[in-house]
Amino acid sequence: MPTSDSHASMADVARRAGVSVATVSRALHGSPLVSVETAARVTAAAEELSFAISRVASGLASGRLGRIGLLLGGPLHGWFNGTVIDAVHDRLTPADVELTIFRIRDRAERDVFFTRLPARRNVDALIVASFALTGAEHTRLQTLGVPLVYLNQRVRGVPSVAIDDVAGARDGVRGLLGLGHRRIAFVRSVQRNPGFRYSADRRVEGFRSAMAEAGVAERDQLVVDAHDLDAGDEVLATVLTRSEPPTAVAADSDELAIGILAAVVRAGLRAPDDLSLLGFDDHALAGRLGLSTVAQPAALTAGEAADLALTLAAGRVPARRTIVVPTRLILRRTTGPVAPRAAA
Amino acid sequence: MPTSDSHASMADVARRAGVSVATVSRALHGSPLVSVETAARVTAAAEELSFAISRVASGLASGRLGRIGLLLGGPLHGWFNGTVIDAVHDRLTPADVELTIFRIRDRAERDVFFTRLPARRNVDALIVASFALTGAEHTRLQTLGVPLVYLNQRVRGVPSVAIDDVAGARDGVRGLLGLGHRRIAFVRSVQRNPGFRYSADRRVEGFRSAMAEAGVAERDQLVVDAHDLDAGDEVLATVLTRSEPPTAVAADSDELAIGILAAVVRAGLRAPDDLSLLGFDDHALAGRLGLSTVAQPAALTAGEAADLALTLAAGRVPARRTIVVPTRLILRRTTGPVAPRAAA
DNA sequence: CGGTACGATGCAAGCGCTTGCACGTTCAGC
DNA sequence: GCTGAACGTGCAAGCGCTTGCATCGTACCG
Repeated sequence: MPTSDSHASMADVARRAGVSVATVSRALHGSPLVSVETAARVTAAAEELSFAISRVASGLASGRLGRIGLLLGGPLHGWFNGTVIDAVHDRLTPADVELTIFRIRDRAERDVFFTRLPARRNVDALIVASFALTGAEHTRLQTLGVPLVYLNQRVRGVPSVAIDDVAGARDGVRGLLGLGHRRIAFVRSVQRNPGFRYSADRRVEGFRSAMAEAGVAERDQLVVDAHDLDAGDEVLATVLTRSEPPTAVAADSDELAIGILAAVVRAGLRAPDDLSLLGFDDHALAGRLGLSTVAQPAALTAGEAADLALTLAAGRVPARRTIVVPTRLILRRTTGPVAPRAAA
Repeated sequence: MPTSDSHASMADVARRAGVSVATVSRALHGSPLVSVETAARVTAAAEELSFAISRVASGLASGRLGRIGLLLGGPLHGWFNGTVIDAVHDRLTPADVELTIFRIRDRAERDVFFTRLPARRNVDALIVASFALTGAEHTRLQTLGVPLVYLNQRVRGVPSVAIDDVAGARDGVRGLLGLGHRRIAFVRSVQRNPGFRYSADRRVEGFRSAMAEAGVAERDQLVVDAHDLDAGDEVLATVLTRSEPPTAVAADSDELAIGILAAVVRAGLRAPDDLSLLGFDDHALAGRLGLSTVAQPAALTAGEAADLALTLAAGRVPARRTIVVPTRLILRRTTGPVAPRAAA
């Protein structure tokens, strides 16, 4: 009988099964040292008492916490972060490892995080999702004393899983070039809190590279900054009021592209007839809206990162410490050949 | 000096500050029993060693884990769940409480969760976010032995924070009625995994109530099921091929409404000229797309739930155990008066 | 100037597990 | 039948904190 009010402890299970606490522990962990019959008896007793191992006690005794941390910047309700949490959680669950979220909202929280290191002694591994760490921060993280896995950020010597932002953007822009577009604008989202978006600049780089490849002079490579995901109208105006307006716009994220798409519709224009539009990510809504995009398999990337973290947390050596996940250009209904600028 | 390889422990800090471990503990927790000078010395020593209290040891000794669980159904990358995670995390951080995510994907995971109770002895409180629990599941959760807070689900006797789905939908439909619409269709999303969406049926109820109020017979209250968030085209076809097609469509979520909006545009129609469209939620993209909607302040709701959980976890008695958060009808550009069915 | 009270600190007993080691049993091999 | 594996189980020492209680000064009171 468990002590009336509180939870059943391992001692309660042991008593009920008529064995020692040590045996209960071993049985519940599936140790081969325990005979099948005993194990069965223990399992039954545990079930009857609704016993669940206390992770806290287990962690203290074993040194393994059974918990992996996920460090994220920016809002968690965006498509990318949400997908990452989802995918990481899914990989962790079968391994019976829990997921603790660490989120940094702004400069201040960021400083606090790296000073106080709340994850210290508290997770078996930490996944750091796409934000641009400074060298000092990176160094500081090392003192955590747990394995680190970087997600969509590559740092020499640190295990990481990432897409190739440069190549992805390059492929996307090449796609537009292949449709005959030459005047292409690239819209980059500039965050209020710098350093939280690692990918933007690299995507610009891909754009430039594709454009240069096609012989477009650097001064004709139009890059527009969007200071807000809602800046669709603004961006559209900036772009269309040029003397020679672009025939295609590529945005560094779908969320941004969707805003621009809405602005296009609102302006009484049509994509792709009046303007081709390309996003980046393959946001859940992109397909629904027919938005062409450079798809990044975020769930896959995050899943790989989780696997890597699990491997490292267990003290095993991963097969590969650096994984690059491919992107894929998906042309839907917002992109088309440049020519037929007749419709209205 | 901390033991070379491993982390500094409280003993290391104690040694460095020239006090006992007990004093370090008290000092670091801001106990008034410690003199200011000693406290300062301890804090300094801790800082020099980058010491962080081991939650695991602290939890075992004190019985307070410093961790709150969040149980979610369905995909985490959707707007609602993302917003909830965000908001809960933000309330927990100042209280120095961590957030652990429990997510249930399908029937199987659901059964495992309620059988094995992984949250047992592992969190100080559990927030259960909008999914329809069966009575048995609810009962089972009680055996967790920790305070429960329900988010967007109301169960007698359990602390909860929720919007009034019925009233929200009713207000929304009233808005459409006020614009002159009489033939209104309500689109309900039916999940593949039943029981994960608590709100859908109650929103239908609100729709019926408003329609009845306006004198529309029950058989003329058109409710359409969408089996997928991508079912926009399908839904639109179903609706428009009726002998007397509705002039307005209300969906039980913005994500669904956005899909329908896309289908409308794709069909060469226009909202609101050809069809008024109303969503529910006020998804981040709704504003960007000009979608009219019944806004639910999910961040606020989740924040309140987190506060409630913190209060209960600390053993304090909350001022209110049941909180209802108001919704608000926001009419943007996809809704309009019924009359001018002339445009093309 | 002794007694008392109080503020500051240390002692030590856990919290509920894990795990190295010791201790039977049982059984095969010789 | 005796020895030694091999197997299954229990003992007990922690893991690194928290916290009730004892202790020690010091200040204050009469």
